[in-house]
Amino acid sequence: MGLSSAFKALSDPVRRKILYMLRERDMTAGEIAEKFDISWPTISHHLNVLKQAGMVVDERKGQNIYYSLNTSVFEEVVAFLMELWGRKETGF
Amino acid sequence: MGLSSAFKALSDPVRRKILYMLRERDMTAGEIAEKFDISWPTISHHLNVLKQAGMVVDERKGQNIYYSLNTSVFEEVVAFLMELWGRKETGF
DNA sequence: AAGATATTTTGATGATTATCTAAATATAGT
DNA sequence: ACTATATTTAGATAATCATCAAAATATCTT
Repeated sequence: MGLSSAFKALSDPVRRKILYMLRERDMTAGEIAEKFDISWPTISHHLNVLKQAGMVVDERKGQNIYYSLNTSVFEEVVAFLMELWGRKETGF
Repeated sequence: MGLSSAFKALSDPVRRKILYMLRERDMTAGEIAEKFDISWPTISHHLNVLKQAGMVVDERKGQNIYYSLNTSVFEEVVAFLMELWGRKETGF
C-alpha cells in the first residue's frame, strides 16, 4: 500500500501545493488553510491523506497543530521511479 | 494537468506493474493482459490511462498493438519530487 | 467553569474510478 | 467476402474521492 497511497496523495494539486509550502517551513493547519479558497474541513481531509501516506507529520503545540514534511517516503517513491526510468539493458 | 494525471496513473498497482513489465521490452496488449487475472477491457482501460498520462506509447503492427514506455514524462515527475525532496535552505 | 480559538470529525452529495459483460472495430488469412 | 484473432468501445455497477456545512473536540485565557 505504500507506493499506492503515496502516488495517490501526490495526484491532487492541492496536496502537492501543501507539500511545496511545507518545503520552506513547518506550518499550522490554519496557516495552510488560509492559502486556499477551500473550506477548513477539506484542507483537514487533505492533510489527513498526506499523513496516512506518511508524507507529513503533525505535532500539537498548544492550540495549534504543526505540519511538517516527512521525507523518508520520498526516498521510496523516487527509488521506484528511478528504477523504472533507467532501462534494464543499459549497463551503466 | 500533467503531474496530476501522471501521479494518478502511478497510483494503481496494476498500472505500475504494467510499466515495470514494459521496462524490459515492448509488449502487445494481449501479452500484457495475460499477466493479470483481470479482463481484457479493464487492461485496455489501464493502458489508456497510462497513454493519456503520456507514460506509454502505442503502435499498431498488423493485428497487434504494441505498447512501449515513454520516459519523457518521468523526467517531469522526478524533477518535481527532487525539488520537493531537496530542502530549500540547503545550499548544496 | 465559561468563553474564545484552532482543528478535526460527521454526514451528505456529486464526480470520478475500476471493474465486468456484451458489442463493435480492425487486421490477417483463406 | 468470410472467418478467426486482437483489441477497443459502450453501458452498467459498486467503490472511492473531493467538497461542504454543521457539530464535536482540544487547548488556552479569564
